[in-house]
Amino acid sequence: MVTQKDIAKEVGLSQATVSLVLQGVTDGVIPGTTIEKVRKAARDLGYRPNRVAQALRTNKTYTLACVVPDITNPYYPFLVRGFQSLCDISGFDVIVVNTDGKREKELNFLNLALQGKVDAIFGVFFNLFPIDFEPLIKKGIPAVCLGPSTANYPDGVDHFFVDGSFAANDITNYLISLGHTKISMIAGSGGPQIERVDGYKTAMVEVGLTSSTQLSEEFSEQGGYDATQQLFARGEKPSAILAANDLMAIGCLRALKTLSLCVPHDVAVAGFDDIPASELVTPTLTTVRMHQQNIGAQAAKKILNRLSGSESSLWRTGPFPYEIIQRNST
Amino acid sequence: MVTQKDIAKEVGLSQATVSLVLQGVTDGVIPGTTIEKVRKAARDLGYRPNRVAQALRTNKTYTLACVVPDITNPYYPFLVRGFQSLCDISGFDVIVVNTDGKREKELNFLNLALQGKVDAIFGVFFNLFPIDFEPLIKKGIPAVCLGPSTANYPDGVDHFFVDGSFAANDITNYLISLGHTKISMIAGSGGPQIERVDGYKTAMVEVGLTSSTQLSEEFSEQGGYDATQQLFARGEKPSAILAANDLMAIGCLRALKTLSLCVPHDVAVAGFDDIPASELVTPTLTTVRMHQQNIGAQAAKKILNRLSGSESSLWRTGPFPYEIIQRNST
DNA sequence: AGGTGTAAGTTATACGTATTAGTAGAGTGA
DNA sequence: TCACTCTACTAATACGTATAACTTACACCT
Repeated sequence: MVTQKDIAKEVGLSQATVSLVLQGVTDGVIPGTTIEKVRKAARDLGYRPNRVAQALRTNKTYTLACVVPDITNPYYPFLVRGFQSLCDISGFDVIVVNTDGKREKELNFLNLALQGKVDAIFGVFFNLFPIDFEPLIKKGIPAVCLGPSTANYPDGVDHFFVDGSFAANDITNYLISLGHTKISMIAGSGGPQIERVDGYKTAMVEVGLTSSTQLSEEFSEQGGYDATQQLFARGEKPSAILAANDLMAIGCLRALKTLSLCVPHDVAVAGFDDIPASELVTPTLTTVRMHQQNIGAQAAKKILNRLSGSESSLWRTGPFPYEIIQRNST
Repeated sequence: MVTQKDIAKEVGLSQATVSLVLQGVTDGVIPGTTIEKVRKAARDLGYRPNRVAQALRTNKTYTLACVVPDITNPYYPFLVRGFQSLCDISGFDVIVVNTDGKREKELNFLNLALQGKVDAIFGVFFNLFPIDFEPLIKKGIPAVCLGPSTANYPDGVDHFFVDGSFAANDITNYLISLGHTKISMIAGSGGPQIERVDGYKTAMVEVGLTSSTQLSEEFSEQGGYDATQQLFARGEKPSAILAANDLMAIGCLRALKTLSLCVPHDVAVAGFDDIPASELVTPTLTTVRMHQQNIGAQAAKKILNRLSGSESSLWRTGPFPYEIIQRNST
């Protein structure tokens, strides 16, 4: 490994001088000839700065953590990519980790920051309590959490939110405006879905309709399939089904096919997130677009600003905009 | 920040002793009472080892890089997750980066290892030459590259491959066995697709059929749509279309719909990769399953073995198995 | 008494860099 | 000639940890 010391020996200067030159801290104090000499030697010897040593010295790793439940869930790659896009530009690398929604893992990955492995954290957490963030806050480590608007994060961590309740309210009203009166909702348990269920329920109540919800273990395609089957097995005959996310909605479509029900003629279906697959299924899926990539980018921006000290505003950011995307399933 | 020095002061021992205790290097030399005293102090003070300092000292970062073209391409999340699954268990974190297939970025990310930021690299590279890996090899940094079987990686870097040529050959023969004689292929330019095109061509030649290929800029859904449109605009009337990957196949389905052609009745369609969406589109897509998650896991295993020195075998690993998944598009 | 052995540590150093404080020598002005 | 400034550096230290080499005090044996 070639170090600054090697360069120093090569050109007959001290390591300190080499360091100054390579950082460009030359303040007009170091003559051009010396600068060139050092740069040339660095190039010739194939010098690469040791990032770990730099990190130890400066206490900046130029690495961020991005914590998601599961990168194979199609919602998250876009969130991650959006986050990375700005990080890339600023020279930050991103450690991506999967929690599977497990509290134990979520806690574990907060440690990445506490152990100085990353400078800040962006994540989607399902099972953390405000107190879990105290060590981070005490050390002044920026953290941006994307979660339901009702989540209760302490001051000192940024809380990003989309108002899932409003969104659910809106899309329920949209279904109602299409003439549906028997609307059921299917959802997984836990996660950000609670808020969506709430929005659905209040929308129904507001217009005097009765709500009906079917929960399933997972918020996956299979979960959507199961919940739909259970719904009909229970004797419900909805004319519209609202799924807590697109994966579940797609599972719902599959279940309806096995039940010989035609979408949207017999039953209308709508979801949340606007994952790419929602445009590819038949019929194409009506859904709520959340602009994940944009949210990821905003999170990166917030973190980078906090790191550079140029951010001092409030700790809640949002609600982020959403749009109802009308397609053929309704 | 609480350091070993703080603990040492607290319990009246030297930093060295604290270090020994916390690592468990007690060799029966350090009495149980001391061990407990140190551990207790560490807990009480909220000590967290500084990973950066450890990394500098031991020259091990416990971080790996995973380099993919684009995490939002549905092929890659599974590869990444498979890779991470084993890394997690061994306590390695994974930096995920996107190259967009650009040589410049691919080179850039090799630097992560040269700068000591990661211990090893796993990646899919489109535009690197053997010589680009020389610095890595010289430093003895493990690298696993997933690429076409024809790629030419130097000894010293692991070359993982699926035989895309065989796979393309097989699925072409499958289409032929269904009675198709006019089979066209659509593909993006660059990347691992060349091999698939080759396999298709040789399969056609072997049975005396003429091949016809339509290239497009991107290997995306839009690329598949465009290529299909161009194919028909050119006057070709294939009875089957083989797409270089599932995204393109799905774009192809969309294009055929606008051309009022029915799949599989008028035109059969097949793809590669078995991304989740291929089971969700209508008709469901016949494709070649590549077991990305398994490949990712194998890559992690190889890297971890190389890092622990328990791997000395050959540098080529594969071909990995694939399967033709018959669905409704053929 | 002298030597050996062992328990329980400590001292010192290194990893590669950034940064502060300092210094030798040349030049300038009065 | 002396004080002063400026140029072009260098010396020293710190970041937090790991680890090889050393030390001390005591017990035991012959």
